[in-house]
Amino acid sequence: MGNRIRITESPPAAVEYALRQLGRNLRTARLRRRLRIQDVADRIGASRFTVANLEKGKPGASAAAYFGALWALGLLNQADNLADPDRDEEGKVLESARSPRRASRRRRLDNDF
Amino acid sequence: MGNRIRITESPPAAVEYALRQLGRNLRTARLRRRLRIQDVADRIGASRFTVANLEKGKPGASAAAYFGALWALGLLNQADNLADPDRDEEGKVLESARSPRRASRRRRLDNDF
DNA sequence: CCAATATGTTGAAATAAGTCAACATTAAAG
DNA sequence: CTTTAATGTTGACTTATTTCAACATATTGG
Repeated sequence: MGNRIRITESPPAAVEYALRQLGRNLRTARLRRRLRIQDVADRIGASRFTVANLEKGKPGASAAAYFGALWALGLLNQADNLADPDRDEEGKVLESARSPRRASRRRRLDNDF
Repeated sequence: MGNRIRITESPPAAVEYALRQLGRNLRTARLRRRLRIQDVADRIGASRFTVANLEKGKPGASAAAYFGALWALGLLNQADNLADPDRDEEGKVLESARSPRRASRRRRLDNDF
């Protein structure tokens, strides 16, 4: 039913902040390269309105648009290690010997909110 | 008019790859923490279908959903330096003394495709 | 300053994202 | 092996995202 997802309509402060920061960074990178919003839009096949929204950190914009903007600016490589298991120290600790393919409820740690 | 944005329907290979990798990493991190797809969904206020799509690297999913999943797993901090101007060596070089607020076409470098 | 143009704003229309129900499949626990 | 539960799949439905036109604003270059 396309009900809006809560994190899109009112994200946790940390998510909102991270996206606004990313938007600001995208704008800085674009201006340094002397590109217009329209130039980035052309490169990723979006409208200038969408790119403008990315630079505002709009939560609802697609991941493809954000990653595309990074790509258009030659910055996509910085996304390569996002959530990289090798860098997930907490995850490594939590992981017991075996890596299950499904998360069983019975054995699960009580991490709940 | 809601015409689909090209980068969402058929992203550049690099973007598609980066998103698929991110999706795999999210799944690995979730399983290490013994969380069900539904657990992550609950935390970010989305359906299990959306979270499943994130783990598949679906390009059209919202940035809020991806960042929210990172947040739910305690990994959002890894997104902090995305496109950080301080780390944008190429951008630093391109930037002349002044940081313009708009990208003027006349002075612009011919970086176009 | 003036002219040119990049960016902001608004509202309407179209499409894709998100949801859900129901059922199938598959892994885990005992 | 059996039971239980997590995840996959499909299609219908709802709404947010995206687009566009038109105009306003503001910055830049000359």
